[in-house]
Amino acid sequence: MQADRSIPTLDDVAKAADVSTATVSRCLNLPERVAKTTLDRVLKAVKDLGYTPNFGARVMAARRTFTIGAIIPTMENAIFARGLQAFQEELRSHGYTLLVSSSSYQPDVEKDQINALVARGADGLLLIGYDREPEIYKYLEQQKVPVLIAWAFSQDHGQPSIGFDNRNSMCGLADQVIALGHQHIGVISGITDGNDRASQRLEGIRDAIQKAGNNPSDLTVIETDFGIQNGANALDKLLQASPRPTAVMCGNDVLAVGALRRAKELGIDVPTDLSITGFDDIELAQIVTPALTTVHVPHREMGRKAATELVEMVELRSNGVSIQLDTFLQLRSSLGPASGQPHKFETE
Amino acid sequence: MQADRSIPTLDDVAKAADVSTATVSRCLNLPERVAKTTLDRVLKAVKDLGYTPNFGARVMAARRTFTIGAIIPTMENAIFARGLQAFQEELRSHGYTLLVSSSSYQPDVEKDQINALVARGADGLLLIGYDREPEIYKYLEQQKVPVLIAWAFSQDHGQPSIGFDNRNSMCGLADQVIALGHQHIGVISGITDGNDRASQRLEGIRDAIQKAGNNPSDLTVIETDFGIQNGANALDKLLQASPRPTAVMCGNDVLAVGALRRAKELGIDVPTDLSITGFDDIELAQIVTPALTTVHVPHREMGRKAATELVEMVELRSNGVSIQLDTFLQLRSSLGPASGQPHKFETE
DNA sequence: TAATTTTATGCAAGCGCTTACATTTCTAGC
DNA sequence: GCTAGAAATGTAAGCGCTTGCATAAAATTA
Repeated sequence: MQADRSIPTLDDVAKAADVSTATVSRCLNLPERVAKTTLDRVLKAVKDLGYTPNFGARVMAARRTFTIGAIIPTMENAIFARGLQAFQEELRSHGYTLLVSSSSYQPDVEKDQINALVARGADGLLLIGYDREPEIYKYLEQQKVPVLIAWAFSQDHGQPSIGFDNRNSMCGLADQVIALGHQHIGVISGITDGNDRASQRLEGIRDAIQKAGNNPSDLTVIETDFGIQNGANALDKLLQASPRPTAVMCGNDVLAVGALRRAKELGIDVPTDLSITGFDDIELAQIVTPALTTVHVPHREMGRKAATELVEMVELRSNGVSIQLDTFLQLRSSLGPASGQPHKFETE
Repeated sequence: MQADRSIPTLDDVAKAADVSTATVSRCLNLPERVAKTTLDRVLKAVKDLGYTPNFGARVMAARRTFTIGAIIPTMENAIFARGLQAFQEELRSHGYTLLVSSSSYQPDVEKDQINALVARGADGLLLIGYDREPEIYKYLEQQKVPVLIAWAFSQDHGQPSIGFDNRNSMCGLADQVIALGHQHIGVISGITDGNDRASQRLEGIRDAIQKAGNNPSDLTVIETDFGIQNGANALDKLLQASPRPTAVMCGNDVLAVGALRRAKELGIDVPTDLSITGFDDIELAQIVTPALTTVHVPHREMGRKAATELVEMVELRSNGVSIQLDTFLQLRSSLGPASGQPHKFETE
């Protein structure tokens, strides 16, 4: 907003249409309460002057913004992009605008952005995952901003959320891996610190191992930042472990694709020599060769439902409920039986 | 913003710290002009009350928002996600906040969102591509909102922009394809209507054909929406053309990946039987098998530079200059010589 | 036609903040 | 100790809009 006098205000429109500012305001907000002829005249003036209401002023006077804020870890991850796209579309159909920021996985950046969004009068907020300082939740509550957590679901948190059980889903996949005879499983996980999605998934793998009667602490885990290249590098490290894993479970598809690529570069055949699994089922998962076995997460549905729920929380001042969505295993060719070629590794 | 009285205002802080509102305001904005002791007292009150300034009010009074708006066609396209991520990071380092909306490739949605962003007092706007109603540019100019166009560069437009020459870049790739002996080229283009990036790329291919002494109108072109699946479907159609193309050039990597997948499904070997090229060089391009020959575009650099330039335009009230970035051919295995197996198609 | 509703419009008080200007309080210098 | 100038703080006028209430005009009813 430039401090230039040439930008028309409500007042200018009122003068041009020869009515009061109140009438202009009503034309814009409650057109049915204005006479047809005045309405036309005012609308014409609005058009002629190229008038746009000043949002700040409007917010201040009306104490509503019809804006929902969302903070995601990164736009570069397709799962958030996809869910958010659906979120926005749904929001739009309810007359809300979405404001997005990304925190680059940094808690303090996220905190700043929550502040910025609240200050900007977001009527509600969408946040990813539960893990954050309690102070933040306190602040949000005090500011009376409804918050919905997405991409996570758990009974143990007070916050309403929409998501799936990361732990359980991953456990299901791990069950499958174990059932195929894999004893030595390597894990490429996202950074678990401050990221409950990542840590829950890891726990899920441990659960499965425990169930199978093995010792979860044997698990070799590499934690790494998000990114294909990071997945590739992590595989290198994992392959140095002894006994060398016959299956590598990754915290998300992107890491898995990286691992897959590195395996290919190293001449390791997937799944004959090594099985690799992902999580999320992004488009990429079915494009790579071999196609990736992964956990399918309904990102779009989550985005859509998150929007309707958040709007409801805002408009009805309701507390919101937690919604659990189902995931399912998407078995593809990157996962095979461990028995494949155990001898291949005997020389190690 | 809930209309609840319990949210503290500047006034509350002023009372709590026993100073005037002006002083509180100064503590927050010009702390160096306030005595240390008062500053401490005020800051404590701010903290105790959990006060957050009301953005709307602040904007209205200060006529600046430190907000930059960006409208992209879709968040689901990695190229925008990536560029925008860099854009936001850079913006942040200058103290600005980014507001993103996506238009889903619909001009009227984009128009709405431009309006919303301007109304919200965006200090500047980042828009993708030139193509839009002149009316919009007029409006923006009148509102005195600096606008920077990204992902496109052309001398022929008044708007400052940062990008690359889509036409020329694609022409370079087409030169290469033609040099490899391809006579029958099929094109899978994005929707060109209202999208100058798509149409420029298409023109680039035509330029190359013309240069090579052939008739550009022979080109078989399928226009389709963005998406892997759409790329796959388009390939089907293209394969029905006669003579059947020996090379398929796609308007972007995502379409190309779709085409690649369908070719694989149909048992058509790439590049022996068919060459496929993309545009953008997203990560996916090097992940697929065979890896995709494409045009590399420096998305992150573009995002970063766009941010510094836009901030400059906003702060210095400068008109901005257009910046052209270089692209380069990224030759990978999806493109091969046409001579490969021409006989294979003789039966057609 | 007068009285009563209904409908359309205007008036004016804020919404919470910034900032020019006025006022008060310090600091020095003599 | 007095005073000029600097530093700190306060006063109050908006910023552009919405909305409760008052008023005027039109429509309805008796």
